[in-house]
Amino acid sequence: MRNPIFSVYGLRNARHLCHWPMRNRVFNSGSVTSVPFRCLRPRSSTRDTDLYSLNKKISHLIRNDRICDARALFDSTNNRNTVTWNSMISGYVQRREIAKARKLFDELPKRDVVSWNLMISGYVSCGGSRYIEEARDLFNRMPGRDCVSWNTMISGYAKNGRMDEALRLFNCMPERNVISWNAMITGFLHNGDVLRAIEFFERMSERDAASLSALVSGLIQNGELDKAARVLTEFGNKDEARADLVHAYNTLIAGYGQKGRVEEARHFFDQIPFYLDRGKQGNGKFQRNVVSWNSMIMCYVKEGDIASARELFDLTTEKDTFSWNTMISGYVHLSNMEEASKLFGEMPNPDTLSWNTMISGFMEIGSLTLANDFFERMPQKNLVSWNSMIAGYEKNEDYKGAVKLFSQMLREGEKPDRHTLSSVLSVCTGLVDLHLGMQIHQLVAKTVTPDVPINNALITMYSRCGAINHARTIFDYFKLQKNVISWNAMIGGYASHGFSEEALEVFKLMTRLKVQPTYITFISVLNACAHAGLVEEGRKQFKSMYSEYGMEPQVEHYAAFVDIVGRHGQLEEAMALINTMPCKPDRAVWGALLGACRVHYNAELARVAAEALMRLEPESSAPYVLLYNMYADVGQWDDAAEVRMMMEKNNIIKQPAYSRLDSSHC
DNA sequence: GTAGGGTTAG
Repeated sequence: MRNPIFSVYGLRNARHLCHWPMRNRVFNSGSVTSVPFRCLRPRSSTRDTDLYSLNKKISHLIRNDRICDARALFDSTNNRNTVTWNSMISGYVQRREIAKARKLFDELPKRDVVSWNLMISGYVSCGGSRYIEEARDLFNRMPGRDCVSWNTMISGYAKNGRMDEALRLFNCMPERNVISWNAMITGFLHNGDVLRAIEFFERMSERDAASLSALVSGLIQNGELDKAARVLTEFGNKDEARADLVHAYNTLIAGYGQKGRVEEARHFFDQIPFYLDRGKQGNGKFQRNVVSWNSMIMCYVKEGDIASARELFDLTTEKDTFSWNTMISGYVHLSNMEEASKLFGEMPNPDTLSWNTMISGFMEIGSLTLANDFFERMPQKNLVSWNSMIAGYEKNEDYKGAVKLFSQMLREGEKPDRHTLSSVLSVCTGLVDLHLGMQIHQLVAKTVTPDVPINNALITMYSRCGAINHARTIFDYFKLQKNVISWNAMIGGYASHGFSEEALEVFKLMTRLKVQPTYITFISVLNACAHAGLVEEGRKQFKSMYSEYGMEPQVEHYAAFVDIVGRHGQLEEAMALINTMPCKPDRAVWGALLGACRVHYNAELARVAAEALMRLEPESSAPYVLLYNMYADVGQWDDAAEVRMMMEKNNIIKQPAYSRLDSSHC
């Protein structure tokens, strides 16, 4: 079994086979009037042959995402049967165009059980309680229910967290099959009821590979890795679930991988027999497949253990596109673009994902040119390709390039999604372009339902562009869709625009609502205190960082605190703080002291601060200029002249527009 | 043409 596709098809075929006896049963009971099998095989009459090929064409078009063409074909003829209608309904259901599906269903002259089931599954897959009621309504009204109808309803209730209703249906359905049981197990696990899932699994008289797979993966989703491992070890050895057991193993390997428990993943990987005699009954499919290898390689890649990943990759003959992509992304995450490029070059058929991975890797190391080159050479771009490019330009601060790409994207008819839009909002923030930002906001409102990251990008954009009231409107509007970043953005926005009172007011609200602040919150809070000259408030907040939240103040907080006490004229205290702080003072710290010295005419400490700055940034003219002006202000012309001479001696050229040295970056 | 379970990027 070299190709994983085969195993998938094998499974699908097996499923279809399961339907035959079931369908026959329903059919024989006379509850269904149409003839569901009529078009499965061409008959002698041309009319039937035409119908058969029409239905085949329609489902082919739907499979290839060409629903409009399918509909045109559907509309072009009157020679349709129920299968034709059902295929069309199924196409709409798959694309979640439930209204269109329903319209066809209502117009359908002769509905069979599949038509009803399709509509029910359509409503179920839309999710939400409104749709589940609609599904239930159809279920109640339909003339003859089969096992599929019951199972669809059960899984619908399970997905919506209504296990009570699912259980009621399960208990009163006339005939249950293995899928009914599996749906219940999945449902319990989906709703965190591990015990009942296991109980149902144990009560089943007949289990298949999916039963065990569902239990194992559900347990893993509930964080019960070890229980999953035990279940697999215990039931995996029973014959009934022997075939395709490898799926459950693969799930477990991936589960351990996600938790960083690579050793255990490897343990189970090693337990899957490498090779088994295919002639032996029952064991034929129980061996590692390409997914097993890929899952294990993935574990190593996630851990950053690229050597072990590579070892397996080189060892296995079962490689597919997935394996190559996983290896490449491993190198990309370690910024080893040389090795990534080498593998990419050796890869037989790179797909869009491979190209995208390479692009994001080049972006990560700042190679805009190479990223661009790959982007232009790739045969098939998708939304992720565009998003990676735009996000890359934004992260590398080439905002103009990002905007150019974005408009090119729109011109080529690609529809932006939340990823695109939040990148572009960051671009607007970078450009401080309120006009563009508002246009993107319009687009956001039209195309996506707002979520936390999008709202945060909007708040940041508006506040950075000076429209702080817009930012506040959004902040207030989305009461529940907020996280600590939203709070930080709002507080920081106020603080950086000098609205200290508002910044502190929002901070107080935040603490009242028990939102845990981060160290970024305190940078803004302390800066707000500095701007407003609130010495005691600043002192209190600085102290509370450690005493109330257990946070060790970092260099940025010291800088802000030096600013606070320094502005107030307590220069000695500021100096003492610098001398005792646990981290190395940076330019912001010394800059705050120097600024304070200038305001309060303390030439002595100003010199200390300026010299420290000169050591930190030998090319910068700012400390020289500040010191010079300071000496000039107090009339120490000799010292001023000395500074000027030092500047000339050290080849310092005065740069214009270098006004601020404090730490108010938020 | 309909119901349940497995590994990848922005």
